[in-house]
Amino acid sequence: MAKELEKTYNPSEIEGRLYQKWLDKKYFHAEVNRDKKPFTIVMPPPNITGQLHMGHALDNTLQDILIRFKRMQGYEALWVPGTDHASIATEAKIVEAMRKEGVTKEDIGREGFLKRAWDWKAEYGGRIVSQLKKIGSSADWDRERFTMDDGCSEAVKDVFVNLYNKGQIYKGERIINWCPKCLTSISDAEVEYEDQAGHFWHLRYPLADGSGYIQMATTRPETMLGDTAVAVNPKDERYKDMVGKTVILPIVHREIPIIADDYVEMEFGTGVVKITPAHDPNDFEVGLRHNLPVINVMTDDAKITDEYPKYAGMDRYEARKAIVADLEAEGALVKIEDYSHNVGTCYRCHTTVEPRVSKQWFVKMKELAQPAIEAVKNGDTKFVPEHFDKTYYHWLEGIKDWCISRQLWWGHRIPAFYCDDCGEMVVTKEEAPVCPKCGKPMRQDPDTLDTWFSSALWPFSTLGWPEKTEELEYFYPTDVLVTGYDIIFFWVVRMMFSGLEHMGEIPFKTVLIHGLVRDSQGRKMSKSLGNGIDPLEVIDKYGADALRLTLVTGNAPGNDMRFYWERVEASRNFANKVWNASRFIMMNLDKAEDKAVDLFELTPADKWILSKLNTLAKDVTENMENFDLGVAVSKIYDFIWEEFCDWYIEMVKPRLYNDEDTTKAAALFTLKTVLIESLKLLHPYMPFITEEIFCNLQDEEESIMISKWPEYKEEFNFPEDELAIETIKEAVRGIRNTRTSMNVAPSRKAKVYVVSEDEKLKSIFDNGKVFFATLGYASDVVIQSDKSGIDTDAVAVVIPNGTIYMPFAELVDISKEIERLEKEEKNLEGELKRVNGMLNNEKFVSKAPAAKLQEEKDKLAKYTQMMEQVKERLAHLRG
RNA sequence: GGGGUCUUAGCUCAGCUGGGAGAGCAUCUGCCUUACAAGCAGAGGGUCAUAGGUUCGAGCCCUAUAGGCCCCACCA
Repeated sequence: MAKELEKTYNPSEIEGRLYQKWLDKKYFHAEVNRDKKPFTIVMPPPNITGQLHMGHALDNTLQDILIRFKRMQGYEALWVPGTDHASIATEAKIVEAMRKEGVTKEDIGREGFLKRAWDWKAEYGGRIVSQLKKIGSSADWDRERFTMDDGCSEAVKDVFVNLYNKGQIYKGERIINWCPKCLTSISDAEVEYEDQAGHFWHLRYPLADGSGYIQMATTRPETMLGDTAVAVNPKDERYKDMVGKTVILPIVHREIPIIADDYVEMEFGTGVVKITPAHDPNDFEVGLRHNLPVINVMTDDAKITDEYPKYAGMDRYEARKAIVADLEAEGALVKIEDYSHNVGTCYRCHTTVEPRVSKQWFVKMKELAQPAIEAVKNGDTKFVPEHFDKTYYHWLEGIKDWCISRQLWWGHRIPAFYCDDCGEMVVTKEEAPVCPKCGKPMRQDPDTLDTWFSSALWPFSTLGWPEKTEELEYFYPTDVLVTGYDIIFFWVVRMMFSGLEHMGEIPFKTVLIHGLVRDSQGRKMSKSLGNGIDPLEVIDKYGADALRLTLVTGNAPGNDMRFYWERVEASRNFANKVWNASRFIMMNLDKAEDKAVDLFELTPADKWILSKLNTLAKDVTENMENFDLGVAVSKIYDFIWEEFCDWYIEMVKPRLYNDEDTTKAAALFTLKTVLIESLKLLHPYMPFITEEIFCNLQDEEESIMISKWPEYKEEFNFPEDELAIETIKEAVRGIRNTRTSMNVAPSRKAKVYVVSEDEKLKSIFDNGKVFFATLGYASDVVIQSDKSGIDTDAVAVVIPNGTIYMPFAELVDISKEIERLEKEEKNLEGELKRVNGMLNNEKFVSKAPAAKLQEEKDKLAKYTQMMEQVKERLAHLRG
């Protein structure tokens, strides 16, 4: 028996209790179960430094919707959660906290630092997890993982050693992106380019033989300290004679050659480039081709080295000023121009990246990329929306080797060991190997790996790899990966090639891409702008269900969305609507005796709503399977609010209030059935409110989240009753509309005459008489075949195959009535013109599908008939 | 420079394989009708960016143009 609900829906009181119940009952937990098909999602692991933001809320809501949906459909649905150690971000935070205490990394050493880091993880790592729970995430927390836990660390070592042994990982001296603030190398993907206003300094270097000068421009004059050549294009006639000569580098007074290289564009500037191999990736390449010395002029933190005492200790920008001044003093500065150019910055701290030559570890990408491209091309993995595959290909096709070593302490330490004695290096999973050549203990590489190196393994490392676990065998490959388009490069591509390389299989079948949640003005939410909206605040004020609904409605995959409080309010209002409809139904169930109901006792209205629900279940399932989650939920929303609440519940009230009514039990059955089934459809989107109502509504099942997903059933398909009720709705709408336009107060009831010669229509209306009374303000309903006995001045509503008359006597304003009918006439004219246009078009008649043709013919008949009635009525009023 | 994407009602956005333009919010008019005023009933409001093309038929497919956004790229 149903219980009574509180008068208003109060999410905060309910959510915590239900979530705890779900946890206690282990509903989120999945196990290998050969009787069921698996459905797997691995959660993009949030950083342990993280605080829940709208991006997480959206990402996790989408995943939770999918996982709840599939769980109800009977899949063994596993959602693997976890967190990421986030090497740079976390290390930076800890260093910053230490700085406030006046402690440096060096002060406490590696061991001490790692201890602090683990403490930090213990303290804050759980914060984001508890926040994810607040939005209702039904992840299998028993399987929660961390990118640096034992299993994941084992996987990382395994992969590193494997790739190294295959020759896919190598160590080499290359020019890499260096962040002078984070004091580490970063990969190409971690560099963000931004347009910055700068200058073009035009310089001239004197030829060593005194025969003149060669002029060029640079955006970074301070790097001239490290110039080791000046380059021109070999085809450039202007400088043909100079190639092979030397120039004297100003300030430093070093003699450097003029070389010829295709890299130089003749058309750009003066067609001359100064070459600084140590501080520019292109120059580095040029330097390799011409065997130029590499002179590093900067320290780790981008200050000038002691090699140049005058500038030593100055940072890049101070040095720039000083050097420009000195160049000017030497007459080497020709002019300064304003210039805007693209500058690489660190994606974590946005410090301008300093290209730097150093020894680093790299993954060779060419061979690994190929299968990853293939897997998407042949459809094994699909992007939703599809067009993101182009972004994916583009990135992979132009991919360069991946710099994976980081000069950080927090992370997976590179499993390479060196012998200080003989210089031998081994790469091994062993903890403390001895030198194979001289037997001495070895020193481990001090560097750690890029964070993304471990997250690349996430879809299989979390399932137990490199162990051959049952889980791995059963749940891999995963089904869907849900993530934002902003991390396709960082993460999706790396999981793809890693999965293919180490598992021999794609990591996921579908990549569901979502966009960014922006503020109401369309700006990115950011700390610096202070325009971020805290999802927890939204949950506090409106409930998790309202937040979730807001995040998925009216939004298509891959598109950004704007966050408005008004939209959350609308979602909250819907929750309240569901709540109150349920409250109403429960009140009535309470008062009634429980009676078994046979299908044949159902009225047309009951069959109509059941039939609608049936179609809804089919459509929603289909949409959800295609990842059109927003489309699906708006259908549920419309069904519940409009069809069920505004029409069906209103239609059914007289039956509920009349204990003598023999169809009352059927009405209650229908109300309960439709409510339960639509709650189920809604559950993935709004888990809390649906669970609360479900549990109060019935005693048979203990939770909606493990109940069976509604399916389309042929025996609940009642096309004739659907048609009948739609016809009545149409008539009621006509009546209401007319009454409003006539300014008839709702309290003023009127007799309603339905005139039609159509027997079927008459019988429909005869059965639906009561609806005219409850929904159409009728005092009495008379159905007849002609107009006899009807006041000739009655207001007329033309419907297909009939006319409805309402005698309002003195209230009728003839001119207004004519106006209204003329509008109707104009409408019908338009429709007829369109239909006739199509049907008179021979090509349409011969080429259009038969069903479409028939549809239009039916419309023609309907509108023609209605038009006649309108014209007749107008003639009468005008006459 | 290359690629992607968007342009639909006052605002924010949906619109599935081409077949009579939708929602939420806002606006206007009535209603405290015993589930809900966080509500009910009704209304107004759109040459679907522009120009061509394909088609019996285009918001949807193709081409070009304009404007916005995003990503990638070594022009110093």
